[in-house]
Amino acid sequence: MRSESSTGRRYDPEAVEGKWRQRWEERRTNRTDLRTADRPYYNLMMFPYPSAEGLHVGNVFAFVGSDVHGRFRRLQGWKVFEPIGFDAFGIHSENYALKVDTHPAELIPKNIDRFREQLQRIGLMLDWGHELRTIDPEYYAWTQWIFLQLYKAGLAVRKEAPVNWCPECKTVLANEQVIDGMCERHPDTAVSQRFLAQWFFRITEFAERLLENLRIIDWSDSTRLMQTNWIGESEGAELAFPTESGSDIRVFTTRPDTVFGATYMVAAPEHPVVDQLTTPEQRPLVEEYRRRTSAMDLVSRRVGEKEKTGVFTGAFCVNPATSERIPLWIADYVLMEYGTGAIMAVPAHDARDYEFARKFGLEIRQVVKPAAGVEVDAPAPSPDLPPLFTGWDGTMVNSGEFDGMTCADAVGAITDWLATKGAGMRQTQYRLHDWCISRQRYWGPPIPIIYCDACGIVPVPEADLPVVLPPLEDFRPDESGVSPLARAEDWYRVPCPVCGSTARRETDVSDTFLDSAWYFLRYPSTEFADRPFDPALTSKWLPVDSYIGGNEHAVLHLMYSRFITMALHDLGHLEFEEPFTRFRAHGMIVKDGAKMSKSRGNVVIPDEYIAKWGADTFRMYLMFLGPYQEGGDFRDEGISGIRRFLDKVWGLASTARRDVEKESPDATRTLHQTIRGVTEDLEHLGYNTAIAKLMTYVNVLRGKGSDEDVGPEVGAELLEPLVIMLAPLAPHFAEECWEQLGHETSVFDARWPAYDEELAREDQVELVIQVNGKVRGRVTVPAGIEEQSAVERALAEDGVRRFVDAKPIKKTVYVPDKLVNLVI
RNA sequence: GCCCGGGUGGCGGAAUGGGCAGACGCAAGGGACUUAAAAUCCCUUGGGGUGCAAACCCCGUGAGAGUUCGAGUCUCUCCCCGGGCACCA
Repeated sequence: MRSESSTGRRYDPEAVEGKWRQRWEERRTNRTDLRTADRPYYNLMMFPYPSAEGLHVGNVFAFVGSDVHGRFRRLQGWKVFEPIGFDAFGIHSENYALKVDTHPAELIPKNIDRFREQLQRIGLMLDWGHELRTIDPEYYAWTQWIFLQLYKAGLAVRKEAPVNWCPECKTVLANEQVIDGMCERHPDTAVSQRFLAQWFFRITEFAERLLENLRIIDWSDSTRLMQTNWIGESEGAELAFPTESGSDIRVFTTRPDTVFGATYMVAAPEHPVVDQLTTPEQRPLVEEYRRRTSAMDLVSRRVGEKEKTGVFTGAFCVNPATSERIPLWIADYVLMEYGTGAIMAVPAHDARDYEFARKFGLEIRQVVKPAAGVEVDAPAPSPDLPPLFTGWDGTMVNSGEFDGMTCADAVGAITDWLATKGAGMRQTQYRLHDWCISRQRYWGPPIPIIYCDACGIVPVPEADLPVVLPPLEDFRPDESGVSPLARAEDWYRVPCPVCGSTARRETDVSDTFLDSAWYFLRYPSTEFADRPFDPALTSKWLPVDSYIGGNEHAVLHLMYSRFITMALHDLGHLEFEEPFTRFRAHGMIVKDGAKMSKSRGNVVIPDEYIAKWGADTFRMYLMFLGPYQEGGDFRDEGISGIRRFLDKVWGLASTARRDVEKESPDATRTLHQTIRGVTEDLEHLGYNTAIAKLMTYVNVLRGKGSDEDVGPEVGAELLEPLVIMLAPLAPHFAEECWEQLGHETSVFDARWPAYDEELAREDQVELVIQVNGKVRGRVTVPAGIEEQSAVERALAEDGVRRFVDAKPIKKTVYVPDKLVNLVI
């Protein structure tokens, strides 16, 4: 009964995919009506930065994994919104434009066009009706609006800060662009430090909440852990050490219990107290040391395991616990930007202080005696010196009334005791720094601020947004350290919005991470020109239900997005304070076991593979080559297996029969087991194992691993669920098969198959028989067999009896429907 | 240095509320079809051994110890690879 059109028709991916791309567009299959949708599901993927190289296979891996999830949810009955956009501002784009000597305003839109074509070719369920680009004034008007909201709330502040300066690039670099003290782009050029006034977002205000919420949001553990470490909470105390001039030096310590062992103090070279306290005799040395350290860039100062250096200021402080005079030193191992910029040094119980004290001959006083059997960090170097011990497992010595107390008890006791003397208080310290958003660059949204001699800092009125980035022929940064926009005099010279006198615009642009910190808020509301995000739509669609992306953004993009969302929540603009309900980090793809790189010449270019194999095969192979959340190894040889699998399904679909009701209990059982397994796997992004289960099912349909003769003409009732389960992975292919099976509507309007526990159940199971834990035989028994009968069956086996012999059985272990273990 | 993740056949990888190690796929070998090749189909495939054979035995999840009737899975020590942080007091 085969029809002419279906027999002998081979699977031609190019034809199938072209047909369905067009039909999806005509039928608007992937457009979601955001207003009327009844079960909204916001499926977000990380929007790409449109590089000149085009879409990377890593992007495709990320997008496909997210798309499979979105399509799966849709088949489960959700109304899925899957938008896309382009993160098109930023230093990467600008540097590339400089390199090829083309203006970014000309270059970037071309890259975007190319990306759009590539994205369409992959078969993603994207709703192109909500595309956004961060470089469009309609978008960045609201990026600037967010800046203004934060400014009004006191969360955007201007302060002087050190920055990395590359003399070769003639510009400021982000910390991430400095490698071992050298410029990323000029490995022979050392980066130096400059002080510039810059805009900061006070993300540190939110440190505690950002940390706290990590416990309740459903995110990948790896991502949460990275954020936890990045925020870097430390509990301890802030203690005051009086100086001889009457003021205090405040220090943060996690070990207030060791305060009796603080034999000297160290301030960061930049610490303001150094100016006040340094004695005239020591001043030349101190000044010389400060010059040396400030000549170094920020990054190389941080390179660890450097030999300790420092100088004595000539000044003394008083240890509030012992009332002893202790010397004040400066050293670059103390960082101005952490804690208070000064420390109490307890050399016997801190590795850095120990090294420093030994080098400069400072007193090392033991105040913690390690508990019995606990190893010290470094043994005593000579009989007159104590060992280094940094652990908590010990008791106090040389600590007055606290002697004999454990460290754990002493921490609280000593802090409280100092607090009553007014010398300290409990304190939690965070490693997180405020977010510097100023960039002395061209390709970004101008920061909407005006400087007026009379009125000071004046925000641009919201009605005047956007502050449009002016076309600038020469957008190159120069050595002045100010933004290229400072050359656009017509643009930056404006009347003050308050007093009308001549004023000037801020010429820095904002960090590209600000563009991407709120784009997910914009997608549902792209149609509105008069508001950043519509309250009704936002309330309906956000927070994001599923966000999938790479862990390379764990601490930057994801942290900034959480911060912006939290700030907008506090300011009354959003109902929720966490933007992404569920986040999953995908793994990384390597090629033939090695990291992909241009120099290795092993970069997978998606277009080539799609041209050769088709998008569906490529998609499915990417999902098959390893566990999605761990990544995997891309090997060209592996793709053919997926193609062969699809060919087999194609064959089944084109010969399927509706007219015959054939009894196929084996196939039916496998089908229901497959539905159960695949559904569970897709829930937790177990794509590789889901595909393996589908393959197993197809093998059964084709008569493998079963005595049952199902094929070659398989009933449609066994095939339709297979086609639906395949649809998220190979959407064009599944549509074509679905049509082949006689359907006129999209397979994505079908419902995900339900499994029947009854039908999935095996009525015979194979019991493993062990003797003393070693497998000695197997018996097939009815499922649900009782222990006693199972043991009887086991003992009846020849192979088992041989090992049991006549020995008495001491014990039997029975795992229902799985195993019998006889212990003799 | 600290914090995570991971070491399983020739290869990618399955199997962790402890219970048949190697699912699924690739590659390889043998066979069928073909004038031939490709494609397709069938069989074999962790290592070693006993047996004419049906079968059976031993070893095996980075290394070593431990817990257990039973360990790839749990505990301890160590080695290697990948990622993050890195003088954070």
